[in-house]
Amino acid sequence: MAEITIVEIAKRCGVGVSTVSRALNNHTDINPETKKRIMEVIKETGYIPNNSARNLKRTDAKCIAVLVKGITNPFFTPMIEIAEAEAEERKYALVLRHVEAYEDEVDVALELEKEKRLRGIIFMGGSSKHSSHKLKQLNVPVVFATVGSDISEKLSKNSYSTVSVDDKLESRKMTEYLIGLGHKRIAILSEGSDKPSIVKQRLEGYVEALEANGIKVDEKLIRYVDRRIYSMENGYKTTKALIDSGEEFTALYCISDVLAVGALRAFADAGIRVPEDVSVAGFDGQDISRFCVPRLTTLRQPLEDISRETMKLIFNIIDEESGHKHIVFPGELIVGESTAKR
Amino acid sequence: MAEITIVEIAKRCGVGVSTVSRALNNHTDINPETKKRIMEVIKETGYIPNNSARNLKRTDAKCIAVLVKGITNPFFTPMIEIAEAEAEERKYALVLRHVEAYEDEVDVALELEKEKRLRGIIFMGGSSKHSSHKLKQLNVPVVFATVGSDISEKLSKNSYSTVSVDDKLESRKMTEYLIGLGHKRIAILSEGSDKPSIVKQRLEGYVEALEANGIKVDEKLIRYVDRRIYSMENGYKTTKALIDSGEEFTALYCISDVLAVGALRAFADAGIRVPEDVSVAGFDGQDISRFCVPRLTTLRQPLEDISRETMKLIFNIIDEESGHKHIVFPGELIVGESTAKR
DNA sequence: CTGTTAGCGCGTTCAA
DNA sequence: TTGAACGCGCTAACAG
Repeated sequence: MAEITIVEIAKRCGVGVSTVSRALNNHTDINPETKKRIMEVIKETGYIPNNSARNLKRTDAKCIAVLVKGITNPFFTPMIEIAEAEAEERKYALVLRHVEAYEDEVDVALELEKEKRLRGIIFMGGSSKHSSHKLKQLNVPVVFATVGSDISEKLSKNSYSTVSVDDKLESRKMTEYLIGLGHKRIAILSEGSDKPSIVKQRLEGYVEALEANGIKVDEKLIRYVDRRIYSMENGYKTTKALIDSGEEFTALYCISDVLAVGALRAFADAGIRVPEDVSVAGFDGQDISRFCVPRLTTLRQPLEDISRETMKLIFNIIDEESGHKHIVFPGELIVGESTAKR
Repeated sequence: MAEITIVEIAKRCGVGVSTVSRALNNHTDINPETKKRIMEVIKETGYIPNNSARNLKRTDAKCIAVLVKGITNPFFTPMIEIAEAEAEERKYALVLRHVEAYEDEVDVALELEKEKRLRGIIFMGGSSKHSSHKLKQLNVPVVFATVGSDISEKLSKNSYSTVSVDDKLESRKMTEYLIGLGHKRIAILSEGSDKPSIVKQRLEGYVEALEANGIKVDEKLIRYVDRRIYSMENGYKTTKALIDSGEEFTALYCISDVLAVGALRAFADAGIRVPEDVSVAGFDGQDISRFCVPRLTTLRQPLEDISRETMKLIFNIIDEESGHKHIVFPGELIVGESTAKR
């Protein structure tokens, strides 16, 4: 089937291609009747403009890109929804792209910027360190959402924004809460990778809290899940291994709620009661933390606020009403039913 | 900053643009040394080819699109992962696009087909009915994954494929399992929308099972969640309303696991024991069903098989080794801890 | 093996 | 208000 193009439409209407183009792009300088006739033919023929060709030419195009590391991660769902709503309100198109675990999100952004006419780029999740070299090549404002403020050592903080919680601090808060309950042998489920990441910071917060409270860090209580930190299966397996190891502990702090849910199940299977025998804490404050049995004690990230602020910020920067900023939201310790005094 | 193009690279290397193009696209008819030199310059300059321009020209481009209704839904995660792996193995690029709830997935596909050079389109989720008119405009093979076989009344079944479970049948299976346990007052959590959908079919299966077993369908036991069927909150609220209504029932069947998790929490809050006081069943067989407490009785969809078969099928159709097919996988009733004899 | 050149489909001049 | 012509950046065909 021969692809139908703008030329074909122009022919059928007996007008020039530019007139069709004008009709398509809601230009004002066109006779309403001509436009109406053209639109009718377009509908009849089912003609759809080729976006690649448009992107090639177009200069304006209000479009911002959201790059999500692991878009299938439910963690970002509420953030994405808000971002979409805010973009729509501003009449901006939103390109949502997921980034594979093995891909470099900045590379993807670079490519996207060439392909579309972007006005701004938002990164959700992903690495907390990036090469200043690459980052500099991005010609439009960049905001990191949920990723802390030390993205690049070399790059001036004036050249990018961040909106997030202070992961290390919040993690320390959670650990100190557990310590406050009287726990001394606190195990942690973290991630094995040694790439700099949010997760790394949470682990650091844990270590800091212990040390600040005169509790010796026991390597045997630090357990690393295999790759994915948003897998219940991983939480289950790693917790089971911890239990089977015979290591003594009275609390388990998981650096994600999803891991914690797996942990709860592992304890249930082992006949270990939560919180009577062991306390379990999560991190993130995802939906599941409010609906699992028992409810999880967790550290809620204000994702809605983060997302809303991110959008506001990027629009402000685009409109040059503001420079780059680094906004830190406080997390909220939510005490559920999964932790108790020792 | 002046965008750097292929012409610029050609100049700097002292070669023609087509040579650069050849280097870029891994053509064989190019001197390895020339290629090496070009690639070096490309790296130095940070040049990135413009995808829009490429799409405009390229004729081959092995690319298939996956359109997911509600990509943030964890339900599709395992399917997407498999699809990506299979595509990579075949050296196909995979374009993943999420479709908003209010968008028509076929419209999005139409647009995408114009923009990229697609070889095939896969729909995951979404409506189970589509206008034959629009569907016909898609020039490449279309496969619906997880959506049953009656996509369009007018369209020949030879013009599209489906890979799914028989939602009505499996739903009936689950309902009959509950009936077999001795339950007669079986409530159901379904979706309110009256658009034809998978969910609708599950509700029909429930009704069929009751009627086939001489149990009168009680409208008061059919509860509709507000919009999203993958929201624990919705499951919780709707179950709570059901409990508060004082309606008597001994089992609750939720048409998604996520709803069921919310239901479990609602019962826990009401001091109603599962499964001693009431049985709870889900549908889908998502991860959470294996990790919640108690484990859910659910109807597992073989998502991995569905996804793998979908990919195999679409490649076969593209290679003209096969025509369109309608593959139905059996679901698997997984008996958890959430259901018991009445 | 390489360079030149003709479009891909569209938006945007510019002149009418 | 409209149409003709140009070129966005690239790939592919062709000629060398």
